[in-house]
Amino acid sequence: MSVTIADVAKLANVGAGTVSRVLNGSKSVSEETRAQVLACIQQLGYRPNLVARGLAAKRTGMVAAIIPSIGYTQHAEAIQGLSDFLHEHGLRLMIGHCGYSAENEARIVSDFLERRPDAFYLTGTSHTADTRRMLRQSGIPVVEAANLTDDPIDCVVGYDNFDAARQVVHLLHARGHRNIAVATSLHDPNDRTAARRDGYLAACADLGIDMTERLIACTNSFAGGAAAVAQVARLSPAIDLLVCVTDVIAVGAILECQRRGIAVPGQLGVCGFDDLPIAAAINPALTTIGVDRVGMGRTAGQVLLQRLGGAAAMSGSVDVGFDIREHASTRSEISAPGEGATKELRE
Amino acid sequence: MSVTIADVAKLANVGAGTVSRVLNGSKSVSEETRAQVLACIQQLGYRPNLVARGLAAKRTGMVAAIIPSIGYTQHAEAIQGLSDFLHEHGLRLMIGHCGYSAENEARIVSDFLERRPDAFYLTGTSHTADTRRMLRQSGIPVVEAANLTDDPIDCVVGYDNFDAARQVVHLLHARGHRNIAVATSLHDPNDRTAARRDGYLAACADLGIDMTERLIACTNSFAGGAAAVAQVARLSPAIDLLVCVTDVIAVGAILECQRRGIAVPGQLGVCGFDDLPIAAAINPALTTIGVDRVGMGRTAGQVLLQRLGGAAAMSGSVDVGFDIREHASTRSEISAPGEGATKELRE
DNA sequence: CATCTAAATGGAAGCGTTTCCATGTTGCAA
DNA sequence: TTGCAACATGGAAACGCTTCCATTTAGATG
Repeated sequence: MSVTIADVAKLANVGAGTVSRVLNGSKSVSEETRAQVLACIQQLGYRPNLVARGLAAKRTGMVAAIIPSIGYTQHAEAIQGLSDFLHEHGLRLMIGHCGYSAENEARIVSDFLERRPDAFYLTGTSHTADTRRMLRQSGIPVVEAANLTDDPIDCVVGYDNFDAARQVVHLLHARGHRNIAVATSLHDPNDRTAARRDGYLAACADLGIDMTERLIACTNSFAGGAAAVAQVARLSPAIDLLVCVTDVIAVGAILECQRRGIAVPGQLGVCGFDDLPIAAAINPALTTIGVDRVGMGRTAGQVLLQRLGGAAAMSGSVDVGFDIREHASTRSEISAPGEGATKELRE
Repeated sequence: MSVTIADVAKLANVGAGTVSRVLNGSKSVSEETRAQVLACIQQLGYRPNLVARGLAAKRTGMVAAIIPSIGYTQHAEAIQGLSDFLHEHGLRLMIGHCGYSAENEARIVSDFLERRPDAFYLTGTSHTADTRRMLRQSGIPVVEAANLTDDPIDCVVGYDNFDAARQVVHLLHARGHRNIAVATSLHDPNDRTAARRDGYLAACADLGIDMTERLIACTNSFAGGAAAVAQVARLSPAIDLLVCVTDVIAVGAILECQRRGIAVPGQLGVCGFDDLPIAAAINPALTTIGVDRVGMGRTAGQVLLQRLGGAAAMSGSVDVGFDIREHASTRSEISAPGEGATKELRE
């Protein structure tokens, strides 16, 4: 059917092994032979069959990745970084999405392992015991991303969701916000949003703020943010800061405030988490916590590549950090002007 | 190393072929033997090696997909639908992103073909000659999605961007909008946005509207939409409708109108394309054109599966249609209330 | 000049499946 | 009872590559 190594070998009058050596850049091939073989490859239009190579070499050059949802910007961006990096190093990506279910994740892991990937990328740090067992047993490098943990399956590349959330509440408290409510994701909860929620609550506890009735559960959607505002509006004494576990919720909240005529941040400050593009575009610009997600994906790729190179001893944990970005949606003593997209547009 | 078919065969006292037959659900295996083999598989924890199967069977069970950008909701949603459907049928996805470059796409196609996927998913209908040649030559099913064409590589599943754009302008003209400007994507142009732009312009030509100076190029971003409004504001006579090739541009435009105190739709109507989640959440809700992207992805999967099943004669073109969704961001005689996310939130 | 070493290469043995072919077996009709 | 399907099964030959081992050759060394 298609052209094989044997065809090339025959045409070039060399052994199949030699062609393989040329293909893989082995050192012990004479310059003359190499040129000859390369010419024949060109002439026949030979393309290696990576499936066969995978069988023979026990390396497929594939990395398996599982994210909660392909459509959600956040994880997709990390995958974009990961994919870019891997491509540059001749590795390809096999992607699955588990819809925020650890059981689905376990199923996909099991599936993917049958395809013998060289490495694995997982989102978050909470997985079923089965998942952990299968991956550990497979012996391939694994990186968990977007959070941190003391007990990774293998490596972890992420940032401290809990700490970021805690810090931002302390900061906004210093800015004068006193009556705080927390909007947390009801639907599709996960270790990241849970850590954020806990961080918010921990800070409030630090500050001696009573959070009774102030932990508001909503779906992770614009509508969820709007619903959270509806609940907040009923509380007394009046809430002056709504901290949200995601930007999506926060943006939904701001838009609802526009509809209800609630001044932001005058009456209610709003703050999010993720720094999605919309955060900088909305009025007022949203105070949020940003992470270089694309960079995180690349770093995850780097970690895997090092592990594949035999660096078993490398540090299994990389903290990529986060960045609190204060904008007009919360009070500020030093009156920070809008930045990014909104900057030049203001008059 | 790991458990192979031979191990199972030995334990079960059968031939390797028989184990394979059990694995693949072949008819000619006695119930007794099947149970026996299954028990041994269980006992040994045997997991098939799909790489070896791929070599032997000349079917890898992988589908290759290329999208412009993984992070962009639109394409990611189609991939989600495709991925779901394929998973249900035992197929897995291999994803690459080409950054809106046909040359990159060609490179990725070439790469991916070495991995012998069973089928290919491409975004859009404009590709390099090389891409077309390689795919045709490979002989595997190919589906192009998100647009339509008379000359597909193999199959196409999409909707008529041109026609949708044309229709919406006619509709909004009927609603009373007369001075129309078009905001089109400057950065990352592609066959879909180009078709939309051409559809808008065609409708304007139909209606005898002079578009001189009214075709505004901007980046496909919120900031781009804002910049478009800045340009529109300078035009005279005053523009009363800005039609945008994407929702992202349209939302950026609406937010800029908020900042400038331009009433939407009173002074300027805005309409988008894609029906992203933010379209229903923003104030006023955005008139836009929606497509069931997840469904489109699923349909693409279905088409590929049929082709794999040998249905070479099936219709190579599926139009999944589109849906003009009128909301408050454009004038309406019949005063349509906001729908979707904003509905219950209004007071 | 004889020996040794390193580089270059051909060839064969896998890698773990599927699939084809040949060889039993069994049951049933004649 | 005989013969013949139809079914069940074992075994071997691919699938296209990598890699190891043995061999050859040439250059270097004593």
